[in-house]
Amino acid sequence: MPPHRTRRRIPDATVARLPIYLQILAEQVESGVLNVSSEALADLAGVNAAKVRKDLSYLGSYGTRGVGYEVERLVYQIRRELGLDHEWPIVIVGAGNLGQALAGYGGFTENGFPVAGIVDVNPDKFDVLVAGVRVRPVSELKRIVASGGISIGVVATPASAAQDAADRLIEAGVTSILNFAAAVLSVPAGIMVRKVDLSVEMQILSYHESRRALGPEPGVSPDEHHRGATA
Amino acid sequence: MPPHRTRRRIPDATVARLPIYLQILAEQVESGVLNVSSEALADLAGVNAAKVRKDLSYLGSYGTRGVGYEVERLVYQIRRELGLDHEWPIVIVGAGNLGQALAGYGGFTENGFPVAGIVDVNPDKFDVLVAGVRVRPVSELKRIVASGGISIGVVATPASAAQDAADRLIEAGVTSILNFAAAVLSVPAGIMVRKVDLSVEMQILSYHESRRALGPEPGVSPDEHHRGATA
DNA sequence: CCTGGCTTGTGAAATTGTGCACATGCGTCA
DNA sequence: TGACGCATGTGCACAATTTCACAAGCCAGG
Repeated sequence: MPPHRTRRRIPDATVARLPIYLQILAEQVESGVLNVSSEALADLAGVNAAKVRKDLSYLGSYGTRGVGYEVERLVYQIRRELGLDHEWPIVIVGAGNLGQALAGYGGFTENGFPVAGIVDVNPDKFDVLVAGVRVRPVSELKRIVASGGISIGVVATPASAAQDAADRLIEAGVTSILNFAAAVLSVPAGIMVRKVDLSVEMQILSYHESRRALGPEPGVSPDEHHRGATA
Repeated sequence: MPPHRTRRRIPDATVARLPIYLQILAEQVESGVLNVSSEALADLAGVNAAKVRKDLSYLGSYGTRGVGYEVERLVYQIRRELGLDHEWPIVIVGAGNLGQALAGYGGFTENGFPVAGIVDVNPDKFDVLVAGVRVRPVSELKRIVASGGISIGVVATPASAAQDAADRLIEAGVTSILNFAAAVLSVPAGIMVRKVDLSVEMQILSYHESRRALGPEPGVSPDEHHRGATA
C-alpha cells in the first residue's frame, strides 16, 4: 500500500477537531512528550477517547497498539492532512476596528496564514500601515489576490458591506472566505464560507443561561468536574 | 393552553440557528416587512425551508398556514426563547489587544450584552479606560461579578493564562464562558463554555483549500449559485 | 518463546440532525 | 357559504455523528 494517498473523505465534524488535537499535540512536543494515548489526548481535548481514535483513524493507522501515538508523527500527519505544510497568504477586506484588530492579532501569521494584503473602500484608510501592511483600495483587490496567489479572504466589513466584499473577493479569485460580519453571505457553489459571529455565540450562551433559571435539567447528571460543552 | 410554558428542550443545532433567523427577521422589520414564509426566511438564512419550519415549530405554533409567520411576533418569540428579553452584563478577563478590541467592538453592548467590567493581571493596565470602562485588577473580579449580577464571562487572555482566567471567573460565580484563547478549558459540570478560535477556522478552510487541489470532489454536484457551506 | 497488560482500530448500536412529502387548516374570492 | 390556493406543521426515512464494546496486536518480563 502506498504511503497513504490522501483521497479519503474526512467527516466535517472530524475536520473541525483536528486543529484542536494539533494544538494540544504541539504543546506536548514542547514538553518533550513522545507518546500519547487516545485517552490522554481525549482528556486534554475535552472529548471522548473513542472519538479521538476514530478521528485519527481517518488519517490512517499511525498509532501503536499497547503504546499510543507517537506525537511528532501525529503532528506531521495532521498538518499534512489540513494542508498546513505550506503557508496560505490571506487578504483582509475592511480596515476598520475589526480589520485592524484581526491583522494586528498575529494569530493569523503565526499559524501559517500571513496577511498579504488589506483593502478598504475608504480613501482615508489608504496607505495606513496595519501590522506592517499598507491598506490599499479595493480596486486593487484583483491584482493583490493574483500576484499573491491568495485563495483565502477575510471579510471584516460592517454587515451592510459584507456581501459586496464577498462578491469582490470571489471575483478576484478567492475560493474560501472567513466572514466576521453579521450577515449571511450568498456565494456560488464551490466557494467555502465560514462565519464567526460573536453575537451568535453570546446568544447561544444566553439561551443556556436563561434555561438555567428554570431549574435543573431533567436529564443532565450532576457529576464531577469534567470538560465543559464546547458544542 | 397557557401561552407556552418554555420547558421544551430545543436541539442544539436549532439553538445555533435561532440567532441567525433573529438577525434576518430584525432586518425585515426595519424594511417594513410584515410576514415571511419559511421559504423566504430559509433563502435569506441559506438553509432548507423544512428546517426553518421545524426549527420554528420548537417555539410553538406561531405561523399561519397559507400565510407565513408574522415577523414581529416571531422576533418576540425567538428573543424570549433565547433569553434576550433582558440584558446580560458580561465581564472580560484580559485587557490586551484582544480584550480591548472586543470591548471596543460594540457588538456586545448593541446586542444586549453590555461590558460591565474588564480585568487584567497587569498593573500597567489598571484604570485604563477601554470603551468607557475602567480596567480593574483581577482581584476585584468577585466583587464585580457579584455586584453586577454577571453570569457570563469572556476569556481574552493569552492561551497560557486562559485556564487561570476561567478558574477565577467560575470562582467568582460566572456560569457561562466565551473563550477566545487558543486553549481548551477544563471546567466543572454545569458550566457552559463556547470557544471562538480563529486559527481553528482558518485551518478548516485550509483543509478544504488543499483538497480542492486534488481535483473535483467525487460527489459534490456542481450546481449553480446557492448558499455556501457555513457548517 | 510465551504470557499478561495495555491500547489501538473498528463493527455495530444509539443518538442526533436533515429533508421529503403531504395532510391540515387559513384566508380569499366568487 | 363553498371551493381553491397556499404555507405550515409533522411523520417518516435517511444521513451523519457519537459512543460502546471488543478483537487484534504490540511490548515487556519471565
